[in-house]
Amino acid sequence: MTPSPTPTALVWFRDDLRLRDHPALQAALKAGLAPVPVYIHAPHEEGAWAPGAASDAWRHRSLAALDAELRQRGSRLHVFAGDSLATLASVAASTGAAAVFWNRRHEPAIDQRDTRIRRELRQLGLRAEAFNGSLLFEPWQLETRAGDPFRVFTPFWKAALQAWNPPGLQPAPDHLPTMDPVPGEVALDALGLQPVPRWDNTFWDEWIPGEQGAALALQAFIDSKLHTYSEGRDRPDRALTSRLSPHLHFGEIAPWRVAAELDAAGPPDERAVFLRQLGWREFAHHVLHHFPHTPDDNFNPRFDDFQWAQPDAALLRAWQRGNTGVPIVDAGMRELWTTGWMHNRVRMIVASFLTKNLRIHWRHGARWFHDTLVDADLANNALGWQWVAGTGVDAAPYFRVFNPVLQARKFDPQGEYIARWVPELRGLPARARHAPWEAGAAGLAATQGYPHPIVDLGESRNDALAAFARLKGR
DNA sequence: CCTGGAGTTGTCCTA
DNA sequence: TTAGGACAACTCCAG
Repeated sequence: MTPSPTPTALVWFRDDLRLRDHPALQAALKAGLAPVPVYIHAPHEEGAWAPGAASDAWRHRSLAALDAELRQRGSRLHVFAGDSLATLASVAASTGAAAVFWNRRHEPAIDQRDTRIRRELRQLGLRAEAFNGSLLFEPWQLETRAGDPFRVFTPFWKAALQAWNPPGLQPAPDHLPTMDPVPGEVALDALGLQPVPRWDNTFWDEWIPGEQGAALALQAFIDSKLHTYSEGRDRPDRALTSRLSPHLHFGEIAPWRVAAELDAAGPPDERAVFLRQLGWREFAHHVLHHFPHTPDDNFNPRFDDFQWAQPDAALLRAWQRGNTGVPIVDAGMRELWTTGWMHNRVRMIVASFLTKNLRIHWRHGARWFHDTLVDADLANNALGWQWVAGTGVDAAPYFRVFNPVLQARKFDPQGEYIARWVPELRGLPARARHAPWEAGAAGLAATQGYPHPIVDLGESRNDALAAFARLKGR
């Protein structure tokens, strides 16, 4: 093997699949070390919340995009599978690396693993350092005056805006050194990230994974959606949200670049509303860091005694596959199944339906979302589900039960979103699409076997409120 | 330590 | 048809 002309540093890519604004990569370059881009497939190290199938499908394409970007610059991605620490140590040895740099991930299991890896690498005599690559604020950076973690969003975000100091923007390097193959490398295709059979084909009409796709999504948002964002974001029948969530999850774009490009565009009040959504992402990571059990357990222990419905696989299955007979719910669940994504307003509606009308534990919903969303993110998922269920930090009050018919009439007034995802209802007039059971015999005849609601909305709402009331007495 | 204002995204009933 | 209050207190957080 030819020795490299300059000492090298491993740049360990994880959920930071980009070349711009990449602190770990910049650190290597700044130290005068030749970066060796490394990716290690090690799902067994991620505990109970290893990436789901949709997430893997996205990751495959995002890694391929990153590899292409690297090749354009003379480098490439070195892919491995197996134990992360052992791989880093052996790749460092075979490339003569002096250092290993990476950007932090904040999931509890990963955080623990990485702390151990850093210690071990240092004991091997390597420089090992982690950087912030994914957040505007590290989870420990903001605290209340009393020195506690925030439990309420608004004061958290106020403190964030006060402390606002995002990093400057860094272009991607023009050129990167070429490396010889490293022993133990495998092909990206060998990782098994792509589904078999290829049920993900329907995803890619909607998405372009990778740094370029992220930049395009941001540009499209700024050009044509930002100016009506505060209203438009609630309309699943229009594509007026940013659709940046998977790009942000995989670190194909840095949040501070999103914020910076936003700064140069759009009405200030619309910008602020969107920025607040980035704020929720920050808040979710803050909460997960300080309360690491919240992906699995109620944040509010009062709910530990709550009487969820008896497990019913058929009901859960009907929800998962969009066969509940409640049109807006089924539309959302089918959109998720078909595209790996669901509009945020509809996420709230289907989550409320699962946890309140079906009274199924939020954990089952969180698990399904984790496995099926291309933007599956432990922090956001835990916060969102506990928020809807009423068990979480700064959560919705328990008596807030979404009425899926009213929600559909309000946010999908013509029933266009429903018609797109529930073809059985296309033959009905708009108003009947929201609640086909009210359409009478003629209407029902046109619904082509679409099921009757699996639960009575009014009755189940009252049952949920009663269950909550029983909790109060304890 | 005390005080007071505030808290992402709703729904239903009543007047 | 529409507007207002109830729903349930509780806890967070700043001053």
